[in-house]
Amino acid sequence: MPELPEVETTRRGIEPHLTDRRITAVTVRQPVLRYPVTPDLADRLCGRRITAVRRRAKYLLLHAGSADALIIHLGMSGSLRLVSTNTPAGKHDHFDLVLDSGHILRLNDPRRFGLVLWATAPVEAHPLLARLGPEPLTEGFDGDYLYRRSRGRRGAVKTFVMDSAVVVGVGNIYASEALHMAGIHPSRPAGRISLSRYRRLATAVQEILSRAIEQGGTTLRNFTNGEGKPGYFRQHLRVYARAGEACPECGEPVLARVIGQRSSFFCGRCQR
DNA sequence: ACTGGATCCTGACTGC
DNA sequence: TGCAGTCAGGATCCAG
Repeated sequence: MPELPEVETTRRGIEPHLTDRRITAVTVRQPVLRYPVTPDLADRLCGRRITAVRRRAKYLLLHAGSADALIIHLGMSGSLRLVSTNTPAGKHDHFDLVLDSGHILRLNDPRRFGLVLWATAPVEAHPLLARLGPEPLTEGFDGDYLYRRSRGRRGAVKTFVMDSAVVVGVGNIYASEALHMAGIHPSRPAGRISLSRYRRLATAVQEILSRAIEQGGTTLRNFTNGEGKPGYFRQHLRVYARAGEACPECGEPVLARVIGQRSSFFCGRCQR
């Protein structure tokens, strides 16, 4: 479900409801997620106030008065919602953070590819975070960087930009969209693309992600922003999930093809 | 160091 | 209606 815009949308949605609130209880209904939920979370969190809600890549980081953090990842199907304390838990509601405001931060994740883990400071050194590439919307990410990192790589450029060791947050939807905007064929070997084209790609990635965040993310099935509202970027998708429809640039039918085990959408005429 | 493939899990949808 | 098969917004691990 969530790529960077959806996770950032979630972060923005929940942050004002969490900051300065005291945690009164922690409920784990299903400890078997991608990794086992850290035991004893209640001991670490109860009675403490939430001081920051950060994001790194697609990971949400909740701080409660220290540099240690609770890491939450939504996987493919996860979502976080704020509900009132008396809301009964439904199917796949695996984790609750009960607040003194009368609200609960509730994690729902049907496929259970998400995770809830405690990370001691420095959080950046946690194994899940240590090897991540730069954030696409901050300094350190540009076409020169992509060009440098791509030399010698023979795999498809789409797989390359989705590699979180290269740049974080670019998932299957926005990879297709950014490559279309940049006019680059998704199957082209990453190491055989010029610097000027990587500059276009870097700009495209940033534009697509920024616009998607402005629209509250993309809702394909059931993504919501923490207050139960969907994202509105779906209508702006130009090629993703539009196989057979006319390319908005040239009118040729959009093609679908599996690249790196992921479905990919592109225009065979605009993208070379 | 890079690459392709298998893998975790449930639900929605398609075609018979 | 039922059932089997396919696919899904992620990311790690493994063998080669």
